[in-house]
Amino acid sequence: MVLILDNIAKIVSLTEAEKELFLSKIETQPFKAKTILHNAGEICKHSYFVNSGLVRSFNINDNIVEHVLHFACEGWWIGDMYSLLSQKPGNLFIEVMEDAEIVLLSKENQEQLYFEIPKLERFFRILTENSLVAHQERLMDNLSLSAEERFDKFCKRYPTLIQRVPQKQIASYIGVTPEFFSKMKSRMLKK
Amino acid sequence: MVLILDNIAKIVSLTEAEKELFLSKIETQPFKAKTILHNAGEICKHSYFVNSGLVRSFNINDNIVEHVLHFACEGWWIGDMYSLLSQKPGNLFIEVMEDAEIVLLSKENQEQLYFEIPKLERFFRILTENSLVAHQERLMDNLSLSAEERFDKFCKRYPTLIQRVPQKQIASYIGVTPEFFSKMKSRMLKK
DNA sequence: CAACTTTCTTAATCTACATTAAGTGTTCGT
DNA sequence: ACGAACACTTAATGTAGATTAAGAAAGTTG
Repeated sequence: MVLILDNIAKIVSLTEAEKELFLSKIETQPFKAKTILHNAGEICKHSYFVNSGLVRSFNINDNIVEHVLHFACEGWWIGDMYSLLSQKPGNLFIEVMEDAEIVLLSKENQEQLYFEIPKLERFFRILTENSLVAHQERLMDNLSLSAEERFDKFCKRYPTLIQRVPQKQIASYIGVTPEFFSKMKSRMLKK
Repeated sequence: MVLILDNIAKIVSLTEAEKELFLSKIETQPFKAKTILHNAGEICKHSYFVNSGLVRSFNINDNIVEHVLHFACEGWWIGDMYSLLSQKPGNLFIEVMEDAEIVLLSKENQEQLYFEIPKLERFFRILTENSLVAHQERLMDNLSLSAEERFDKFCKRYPTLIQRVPQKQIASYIGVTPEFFSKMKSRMLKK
């Protein structure tokens, strides 16, 4: 059972030969918690797919404050899209939060695969479309909802993450300080 | 000269026959300012490409407050991605702000074109990737920058829009009230 | 061009959330 | 098992930006 093939199969169906070809282009590696897969300021060479464990992407602004862009657990893709596409230094760090097994797909191999298996271009198109829709919604939520409402949505959308992710990182994801988040949480419990 | 072909040519190159085929699948129409191209609650059937004029997408939350997701002027695509992809009712309105000429590409035709001209699937993949990167950056900006900084970025990125878009809509785009925006602007001028 | 609507401004007041600081668990490496 | 990071809490104070309200400009329409 290869999780990433299941992930693809949800959107496009590959022949056995295509699966073989695809598998020959990827590399699977274990990583310890706290490993940095990609550093801000560097050029991103891979897309990452999480087989097991937990990974996040975040940036750090001038004030040494982290902002979480994304969490990824089993069955999710993660990367620094900007850097990967432009091949310029990005702003994101990608860090392993729990010991993980991760599939690496290099940019070159990904582009080769687009030619060799056009269905994979479709797969990544659809993946990107879904990600775009999710980002648009999150953006609108940040413009129009209160911190409490954003937290509610987070809980509904990622129920399994709440147990696994340190609270301060959830705070960062929804866009408040850990102190305010703590206060808000106890306020919400009282209801 | 067909603007939308230039737009495509920046990313993939089509043969004359492919251009013909593509043109046969689209429809170009004039619209008056204030026309609503797509209403929240309805299912979006088209992608829109702006030949001339100005268009915006926005939602309206419970409090009757509008939030601008996107502006599109000459050479830009716009739509309700969520509704278009899921074929479910969306939250976005799409409104013509200045008399416009707009290219309509129906969802069915778009999907047919993916089969008939795989290069167009590449084109839309790349378009979507770029849009995703832009949304990720805007999201991080909303999490980490002040209103003033977000306005600075808006000015640098969309210098031509500043003259054309009512100030209250820019306020909405960067995520502040028109009143605060007005105050902030006069404060910035004093420097 | 007058009546109306919409946009922009100014100013007072209010509040959601940030900042600072201090204290209390918890985890973890050695 | 120990100290050192690290994560979470609580509370006092500060502030960016919201809200409310009113008037001035500007644009639109008959």
